Amino acid sequence: MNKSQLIDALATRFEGNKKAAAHALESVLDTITREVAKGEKVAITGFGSFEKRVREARWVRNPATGARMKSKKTNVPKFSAGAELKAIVSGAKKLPARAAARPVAVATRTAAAAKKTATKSASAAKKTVTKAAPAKKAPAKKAPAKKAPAKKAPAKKAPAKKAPAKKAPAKKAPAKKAPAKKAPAKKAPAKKAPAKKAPAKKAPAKKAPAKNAPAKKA
Amino acid sequence: MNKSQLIDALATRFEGNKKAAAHALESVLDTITREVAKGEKVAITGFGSFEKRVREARWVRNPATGARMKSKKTNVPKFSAGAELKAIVSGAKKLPARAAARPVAVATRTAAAAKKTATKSASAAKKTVTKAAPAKKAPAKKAPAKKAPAKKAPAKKAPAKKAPAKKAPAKKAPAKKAPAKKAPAKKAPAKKAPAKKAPAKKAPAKKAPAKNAPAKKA
DNA sequence: CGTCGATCAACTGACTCTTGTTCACAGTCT
DNA sequence: AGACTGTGAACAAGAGTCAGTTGATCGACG
Repeated sequence: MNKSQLIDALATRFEGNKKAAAHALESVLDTITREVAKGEKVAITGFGSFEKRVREARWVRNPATGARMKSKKTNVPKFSAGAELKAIVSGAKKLPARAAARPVAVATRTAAAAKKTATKSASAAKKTVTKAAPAKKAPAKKAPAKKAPAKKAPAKKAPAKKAPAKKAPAKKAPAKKAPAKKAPAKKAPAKKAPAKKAPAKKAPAKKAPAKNAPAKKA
Repeated sequence: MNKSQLIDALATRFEGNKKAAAHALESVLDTITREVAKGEKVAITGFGSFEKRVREARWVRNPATGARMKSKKTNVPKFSAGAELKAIVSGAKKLPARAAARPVAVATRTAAAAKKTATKSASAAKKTVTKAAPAKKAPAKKAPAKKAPAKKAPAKKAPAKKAPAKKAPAKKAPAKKAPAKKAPAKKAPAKKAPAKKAPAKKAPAKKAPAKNAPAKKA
């Protein structure tokens, strides 16, 4: 399915208006693109999250000649699917027939439509979201939501639980989002922060040697 | 950025109508989700493509206990970023100031909403406008400067002819259902052969314990 | 119709994937 | 608008999977 077909499919949710569908699609994509480009992770519950990932410089190989060359650090977009999307794609969960087919007030340009979608009309279709029965998802062993708080009491995992004082990545001061009430430094969007917790058993500085001399390990 | 914030950002493209923004977002995501769930690849030029990938059964390890267990075949969603998105995220390319500020026309339904919209849009516009850049980003073609990590192998260039170019694509028969309406037969975007390539050079013994015949069940 | 984006090849290293636990966020109710 | 509750998400760790890269070509997109 290419972009045109996607817009065509979307149009059914915009009263068949392809312009509105195209606009919606591009708005969403463009917004996500901009946010990701800014380095902001875009997390969409139930779908997944887009984020910018920093790829360190590394040695790559020209598949044609086999020559090794160093590619410098770059940023790449990364998408990780959310739990619900995975469940749906894997077939464990099914989507409702039509989540909210009726646009609330997205009447393209017809004032009449807006009039039609009076305040009360929304109450009908709007509320029903994916509140379906307790889907038994879990393709196999994956227990859905069994809390079972009782059993967790005795002897938890010995290893030191994650200390609240996380690593302090010197990345960048995360500019406060819209809601500034958040705790600072919580984010730490960096990938594997260096130094971590310094496990005594092994200290594989995996990042360090990677960039240096993959050709000659010794 | 969470979903709410994304909707808020989107609202600026829908005249501040958050409902319309939410609807647009959910429509797009839901449509993509459904298409992917059906197994149809959703390719959006310039952004990326979503597709369902079949993951073969394999032996996995429980990180806590270390026990080996067999995970059965499953489908997972996969997203691959497009060229433009990569370029933007990497900083090689800049987005135009505002793609299309004016939506087709989303009918706001009440004056109250309009008033709110106005207020919000003012603040929003303030920050967005500041980003106004000359844009006009000349199509830097496909080589936006950064793509030159190495200067063409000073002396490495292989002899007369490089690799033996293309070989006959003697892959497997395209036993694919190809639900696409207009999917060209030639394409045959079938996945990698499950059995992988079994070149004689590789010792079969090495592969044996790998995944297909993982020794014995614990 | 013109231009550009996506695909494919082989090899390798970076990254994903598993279960279980905890936390904070998201969604919904009041 | 505020608060509660459900739950998505991150972490751990080892092993295996797969994505990345250059260049040419086909087909998509405008």
